[in-house]
Amino acid sequence: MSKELAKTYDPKAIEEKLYDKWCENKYFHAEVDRSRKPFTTVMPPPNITGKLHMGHALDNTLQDILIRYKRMEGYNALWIPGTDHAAISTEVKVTNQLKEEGIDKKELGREGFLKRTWQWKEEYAGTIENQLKKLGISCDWDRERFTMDEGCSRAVEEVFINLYNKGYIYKGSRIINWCPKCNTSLSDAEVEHEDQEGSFWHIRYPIAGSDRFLEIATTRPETMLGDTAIAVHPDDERYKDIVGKNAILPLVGREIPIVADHYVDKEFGTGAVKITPAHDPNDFEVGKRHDLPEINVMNDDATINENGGKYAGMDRYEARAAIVKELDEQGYLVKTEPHTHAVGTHDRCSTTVEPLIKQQWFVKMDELAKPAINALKTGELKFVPDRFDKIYLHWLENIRDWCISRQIWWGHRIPAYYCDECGEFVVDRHAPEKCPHCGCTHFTQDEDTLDTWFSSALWPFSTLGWPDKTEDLDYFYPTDVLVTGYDIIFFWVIRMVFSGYEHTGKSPFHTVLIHGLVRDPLGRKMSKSLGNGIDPLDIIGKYGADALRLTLVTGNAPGNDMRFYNERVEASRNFANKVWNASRFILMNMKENVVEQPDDALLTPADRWILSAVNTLARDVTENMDKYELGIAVQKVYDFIWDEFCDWYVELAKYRIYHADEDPKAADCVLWVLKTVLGQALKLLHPFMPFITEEIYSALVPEEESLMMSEWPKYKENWNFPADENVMEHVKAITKGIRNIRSEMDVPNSRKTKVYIVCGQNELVSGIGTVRESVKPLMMAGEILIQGDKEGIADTAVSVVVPDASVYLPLEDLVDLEQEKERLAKEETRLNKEIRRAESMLSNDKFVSKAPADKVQAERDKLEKYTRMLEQVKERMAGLGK
RNA sequence: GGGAUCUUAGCUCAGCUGGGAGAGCAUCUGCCUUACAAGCAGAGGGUCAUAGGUUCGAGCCCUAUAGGUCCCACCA
Repeated sequence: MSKELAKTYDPKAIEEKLYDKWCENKYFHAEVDRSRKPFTTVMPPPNITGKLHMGHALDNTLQDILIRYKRMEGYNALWIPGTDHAAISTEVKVTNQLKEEGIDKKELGREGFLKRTWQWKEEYAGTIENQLKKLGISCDWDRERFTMDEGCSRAVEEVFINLYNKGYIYKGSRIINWCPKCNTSLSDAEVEHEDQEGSFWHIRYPIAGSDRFLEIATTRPETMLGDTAIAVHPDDERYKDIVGKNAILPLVGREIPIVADHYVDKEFGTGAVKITPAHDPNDFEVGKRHDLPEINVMNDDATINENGGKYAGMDRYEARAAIVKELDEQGYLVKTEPHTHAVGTHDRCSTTVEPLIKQQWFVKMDELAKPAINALKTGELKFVPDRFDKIYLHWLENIRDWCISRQIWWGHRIPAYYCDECGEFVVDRHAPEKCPHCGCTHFTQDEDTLDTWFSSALWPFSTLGWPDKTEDLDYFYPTDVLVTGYDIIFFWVIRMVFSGYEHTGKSPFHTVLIHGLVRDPLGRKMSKSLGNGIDPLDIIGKYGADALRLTLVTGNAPGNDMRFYNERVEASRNFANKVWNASRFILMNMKENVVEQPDDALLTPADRWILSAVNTLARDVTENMDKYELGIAVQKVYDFIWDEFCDWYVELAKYRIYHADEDPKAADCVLWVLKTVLGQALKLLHPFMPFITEEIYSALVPEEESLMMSEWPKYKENWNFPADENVMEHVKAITKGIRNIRSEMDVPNSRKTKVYIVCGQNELVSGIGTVRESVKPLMMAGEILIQGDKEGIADTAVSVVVPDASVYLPLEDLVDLEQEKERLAKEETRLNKEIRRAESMLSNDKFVSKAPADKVQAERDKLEKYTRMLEQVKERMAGLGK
């Protein structure tokens, strides 16, 4: 920042330059340093599927605020960045890209496809890194990681082998969610349920050996091809006599048993349910209980397979229509009702998933979940805000085994090796020399890869060197805070916590700071399909990174969604400009840059007031930061800088600056205060707006290396000046009163008046007297006379009543006496109301006896204050009445 | 079906452990006052969704109701 400054703040001119400087000086880099306490956080790794969106900007802004704050507080602050390979999502993207080039993924083969995907990764990881840098975030780029890099992959193998050896990972044939489009299994968390309009088909099945029928209702008639039973409730009187008999499956002709099971709801549908163990998770369970055969009638692409007889080869929906038609023709269809029901869809491609029985790898969850549940109860882990406790606990307490194998190529390949001879497998880092079962020496690795969250679950420790016992791990782990959106608590947070306990014995962090979604101006989720996404880079280009950051953190409580619109960014940009200009004013006047601390005797009440105010601010803001109330913290800094510092103190400072020739010492003194208070304020603002604050600070305090590496302000007892705060509160009240009246009476600013301040309190008189000249322009006063009585004040003067003083403005010709009386009458009414209020509270014995002493005293003080003011008003009215 | 959350100024939202309702934007009135018109000064505008309860005292705590949003869930 040079002395010749532009009138408006231009972020482009400084952001890149400063970021480069920070990087060159390794300010973001952290090394083990046993003499200091670490503060560690890991970045939720963005998916390499594309560019960053506003949610990433929010997530990373919050982390950067915390990490910059802690760094300034003296912690050895480490923030590890990285990206996630995002298995299925990326595979889908690359597959589509290939398709556009007319290439089929299968032609390319596994190896070719992976090569291509690594190219994709390089490109997008680079884009993401650049975007993050534009935001100004201070993560340690030397430690940037990727979930599929060597270290993370080693951690994944280690974990898989450990869990397998402990019996937590098993391979089994179970019913899983299958995406027929992506051709892979999915975990429960990846299935989204959405209500769809469907039909409820009532079908009658003949009962074998009789002429009776049993009516069932289904939303998926095509699965009847795989029916192996009908279930009714054991207590259902309607069906008691037929339990144990067989029904004949229409169209197919197979005889299937009628069983009794508590799963059935008597009240729903017909009270009889067709059981298809191979295509429904509930039916699967019922099938297990009754030892029913499982008949899979579907191929991986959701067409009917050879078990479907003449329907084989049809798509599932084609088959549904054909079956319904035929049932109807043959008289089995009783009726069709419209019915809305929840359909599971794949969260990445929105295709309706099929429950299918398949051989997959699973993690047994019940034991692993226990320490994660306990973590909240012991306080080792906490959510901010704590309402997310329930969501976390509910999920963990109802957790089912985690299907971790995926039938895709992009990801960590499962470290299981099958003997080419006997088919038995071995779980290890490498294929064994010899098969322990048959002695064969040829093996084939499992074709499947792992769920993408399997590797991100290890992120807090795999990025610090685990499974090796590294110094980094020992020093920086467990990390401190994890910042993330509520939408990935299930996917990620929970899995990190139980993985942390299982593999390191500790919770990977003590606090999870949850934020909400960034929505569009209409409150809709930003999405590609709606085209309502706002690119963070566009906003940064237009308004600057600081403005974007301030917008994302202002007026938002943890865990709540926010709407993003340009007017808010403009307001932030305006604030940046305000800070810029106030600083410009101060720097312009600090001719030599060297400003010595003045003798205390030179400090005026205004100086001590603003020092006191910034001191209190530092204490309050620190408190808010420690409670993760970042929005409140920045609001306080904003208000201080704009309302207190700029609108009052800088204005008050002008007199001494402009009269430096007459009193250079006073000018130096006020410049020191300006510089000092601005410096403190810049520090407090820095975590939120790093660029502009660093730029100004480097000009303001050139002897210091960097604001971001400077010390966070601490509350100082010797900067506590309550008496001066009192004086300045009066000055402000008087000034506002005068402005108010002048505005009401349309007095032009150019017309200066005399201002009489009548006050009996010596401290106030001398305090106000000291700042008299500084205050004159603010009061638009030609002269300020401070006196003990009304001597020499015209009866027609307009008056302003403040608690310990009366102020008179002789406005002569402008005064309308009737109007003035009216104004005073209004004031009298107001004061009477206040007095009655205080009196009624104080006459309430219960209030006086039960309320805290300081609250009672506060009411007494108010009563006294308003009584005095009322006396002044009455006296004034009496004077006017003459 | 279960749970969470929201309902505060025209709009978007803050309001931390209960102690006289706030901000930004918008509106209205004056001002280009030598840091800033992306600014300065002033003003208007709220039965804090509704009904009860606890309390000396409720926007804040409890209960119910209405409406909105979201999450979870195996009623075919």
